[in-house]
Amino acid sequence: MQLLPGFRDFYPEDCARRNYIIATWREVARRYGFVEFDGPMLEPVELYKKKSGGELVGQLFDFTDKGERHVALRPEMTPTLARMIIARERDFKKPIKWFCAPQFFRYEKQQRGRLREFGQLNCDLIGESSVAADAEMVALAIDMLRAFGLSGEDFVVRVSDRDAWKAFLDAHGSFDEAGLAAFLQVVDKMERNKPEVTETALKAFGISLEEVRAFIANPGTHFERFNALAAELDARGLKGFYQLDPTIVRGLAYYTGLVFEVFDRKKTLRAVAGGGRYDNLMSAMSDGKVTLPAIGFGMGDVVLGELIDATPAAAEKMKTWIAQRHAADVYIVIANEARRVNALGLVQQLRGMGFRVDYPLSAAKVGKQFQNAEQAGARCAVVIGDEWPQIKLKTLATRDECIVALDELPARLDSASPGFLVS
RNA sequence: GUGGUCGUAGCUCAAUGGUAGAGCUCCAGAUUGUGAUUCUGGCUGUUGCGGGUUCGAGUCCCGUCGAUCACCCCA
Repeated sequence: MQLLPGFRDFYPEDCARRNYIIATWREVARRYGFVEFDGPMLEPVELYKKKSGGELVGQLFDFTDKGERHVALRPEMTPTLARMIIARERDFKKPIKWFCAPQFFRYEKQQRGRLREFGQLNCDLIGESSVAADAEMVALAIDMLRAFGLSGEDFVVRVSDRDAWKAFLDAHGSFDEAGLAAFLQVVDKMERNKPEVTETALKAFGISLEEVRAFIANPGTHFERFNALAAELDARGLKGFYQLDPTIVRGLAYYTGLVFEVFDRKKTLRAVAGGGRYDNLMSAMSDGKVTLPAIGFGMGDVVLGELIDATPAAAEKMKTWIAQRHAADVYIVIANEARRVNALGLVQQLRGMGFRVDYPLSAAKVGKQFQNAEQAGARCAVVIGDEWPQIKLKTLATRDECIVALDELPARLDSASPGFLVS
């Protein structure tokens, strides 16, 4: 049996990685005062059609259920979030700061950094339109990555502003929203396409490639919002983690102002995170009943995992976290099978105290048991045998061992400290 | 969705069209109350799947499934 293309099995080592990533996301999001929410994994297809106008439907993981409902596995969180906010908008103090880190799905041919099933952090700040909110979100994205042991040497946030491009376009003629979206598509692809291709595409707007290049080369006067954002980020000591990059516009139509994407400095991976302002989405999805400005970003687990692997300091940090979390505290060595009943009592007692305890389920040689203790990452071994009612306590790292009375054992173990063995 | 490359043991990979192999891992023993190293022994294959060419196919051809890279797209 093969697994479905683009889906993953999570063996314990994979699960540990995912747990580490999600736990770190949670910790940093909470540091910023964000609270966790979640929604259904399956939604009516209409939810996604309403927002995107059907363009994305081809990439939806959709099917018809037994009740003849056309449903889709969620490809992103924003529509669900918008529905939830709109339904109970008055119940929440503004600004609303929510995050979630669930699984998403899309039906696309998989390739490096992109699967059909993936985990993604979503952070959204709703009900605040100031540049302070923009700065808060960019700072959050930066601190998220720093929490993984990544530095300004490893990644950079490229920031842009769709409003600046809108002003640029307005100066060259009269265009509707669709025109702006089409124009931004051209800008988005400039970096990848040949100049002639861009030149041709720009003719539809009566704009020359030179004009666009001149705008990008001298953006200072057009990106006032960015300058205010930069001042806020510098005040936090985050200079060096971001840069203005007018060519970043993001693919989605609903972005309105600030947009940003996070890339690895070596530029060998696809975007690690991306987001921006979507001030009109709540209104559009509620037919004007709810009007709330919003800004959010997403961060995928697949690319982030690749960046961590490619960055020694980050990889080491992850390894340490996983090792600490999975190691046993105590391994009970049963040297004399006649004492197994006593060992079981001790196992239960220590587990009741909160220690992570392992022991052999069937008779095994002492040497084998110590080997198992080592592999379990146990910090100490308790040998139960002919010394009973005394036991032998051994610190595995130092190989020191001593004989102690059974009642003394709990006092020799201190679960509060990592090096809990009291000598 | 389009195109290139690749599918051999649990993993990494060999094998001119001629008997499917090695290293690592794993398991056991050397070592019946102590972890490393070492040594010895042992397990695992419809060569992704299905056809075709051939006396003979892991090898060549076609199809298919999967992986991977690029394009498309990117929530």
